[in-house]
Amino acid sequence: MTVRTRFAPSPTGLLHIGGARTALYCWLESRRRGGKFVLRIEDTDRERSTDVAVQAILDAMAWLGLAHDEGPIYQTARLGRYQQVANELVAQGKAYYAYESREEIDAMRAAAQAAGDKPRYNGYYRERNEPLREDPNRVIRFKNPREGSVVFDDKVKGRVEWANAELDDLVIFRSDGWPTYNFAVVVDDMDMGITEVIRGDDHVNNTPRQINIYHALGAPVPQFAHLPMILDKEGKKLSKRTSAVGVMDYRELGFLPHALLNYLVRLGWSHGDQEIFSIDEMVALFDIADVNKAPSRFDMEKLAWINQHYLKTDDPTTLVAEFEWHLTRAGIDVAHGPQPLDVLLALRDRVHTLKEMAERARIWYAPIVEWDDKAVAKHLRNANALSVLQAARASLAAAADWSPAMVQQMVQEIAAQMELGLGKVAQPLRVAITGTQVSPSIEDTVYLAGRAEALKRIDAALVIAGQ
RNA sequence: GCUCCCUUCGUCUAGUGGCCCAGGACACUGCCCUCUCAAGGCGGGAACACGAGUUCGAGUCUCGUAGGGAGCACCA
Repeated sequence: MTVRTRFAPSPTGLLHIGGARTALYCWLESRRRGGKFVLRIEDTDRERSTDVAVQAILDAMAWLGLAHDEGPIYQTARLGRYQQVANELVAQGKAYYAYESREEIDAMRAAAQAAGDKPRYNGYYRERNEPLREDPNRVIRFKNPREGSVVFDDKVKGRVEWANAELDDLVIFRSDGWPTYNFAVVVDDMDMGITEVIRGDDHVNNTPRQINIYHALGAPVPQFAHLPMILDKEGKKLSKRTSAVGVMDYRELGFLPHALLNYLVRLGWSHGDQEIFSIDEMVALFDIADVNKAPSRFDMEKLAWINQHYLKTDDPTTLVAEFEWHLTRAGIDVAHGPQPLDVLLALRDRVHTLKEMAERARIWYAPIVEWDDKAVAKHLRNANALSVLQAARASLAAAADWSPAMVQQMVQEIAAQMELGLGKVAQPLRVAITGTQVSPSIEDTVYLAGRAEALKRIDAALVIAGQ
């Protein structure tokens, strides 16, 4: 039997980090085992589902590179099928109509809780066999077994056992004519031949009742794997209030999709001491059965480290497009200034994100807006600065070519001629070009400015140094 | 309240009864390198929640305690 996994988000918001990891694991598991990955949109909640959210999820999946083999399949397109299956269940006496109002059910739950039990339905209509009638409160409830227990071997949680006495007769069809989640997933997973259900562990408690529905339908029960939650830095539930939660927020923050994927695959899973995984390695090595049971915290600093790793080791030409996206976003006009590829090369092991890289690139695309006082005081207004800058200006103006190597050689020559350390030459030049005392190597810093702009800035610095 | 689940350095984790007075990574930190900042190299501090038990021997097995989480919807 071929392995089939599915990712089934409900389009009520962004694709968040937890969902992205679930999708990754589903994708990885299907890839490694030569199976299929199905994308299903669970949009039966007509109140909260939106087309915008559907598109946001699709965009995020595409950015991450998690391509589905089938779908997207929309649950709203399958209403007839759910009705058909529910009717069969009723006809077979495995489900029944119930007519309680919300108030009556609330009272029922309150009574159960007062008796020290968990709030649940008391099964009033279970054996009444009342004739079908029109009623605004009419729902269909599943006849859950009352005896025995449900046992399943979860691939990450291990063996889970649940007494049927703990379960009540859940609603499978609402009074508004739409199926409920617990019913629709089972029908879908059955129809789509899903063999591995990988999802968040907030669903563990739903699994026993879903298994009972599989049994009632005479369908094979898939394997389950329930993933622990991803918490924020404080160990609390991830929320917009405290952290970036949407996958696309991470794009804006300057992270690479591969870095996010690599971080996510290591969150709750490992392969010995290995930290860095190419996509192919993930596919070859990942096994859902090796995922940890405990929840883990999201650590932005480790993500940043991984991101920098890819920034400095990936083929730079594959990174340029994403870098230009960030430059544009930072309001930088790439048409006037150095090649983005050269800038990327100069900055890639000095920053953790592309966003930071774009911000630091500004110095070569736009004029100096503000001189750093300390930098000026320390490196421009000292005994040697004036003569160093004059020598550099003359040399740069006369240079036969314009390259980092030329700048490098010039700096060394001036240092030798004036009997100064390299720092005494490079720092005044750096401040002249950037207005600050921090930038990439002096040869890159000057080279990237371009000859005309470099001379212009040195002239301006000469004025300041002479004051 | 009830049911289920979880617990190794600050964080992510290795560890499937002796190889562990617990290994790696991020973060922190010392030194080296050095034109600044990084990157890189070499070091350092830092954890088996607690208590019983099983065993010659327990981070690893059992039970309990404490702490944390999830679910108990006509939401997914």
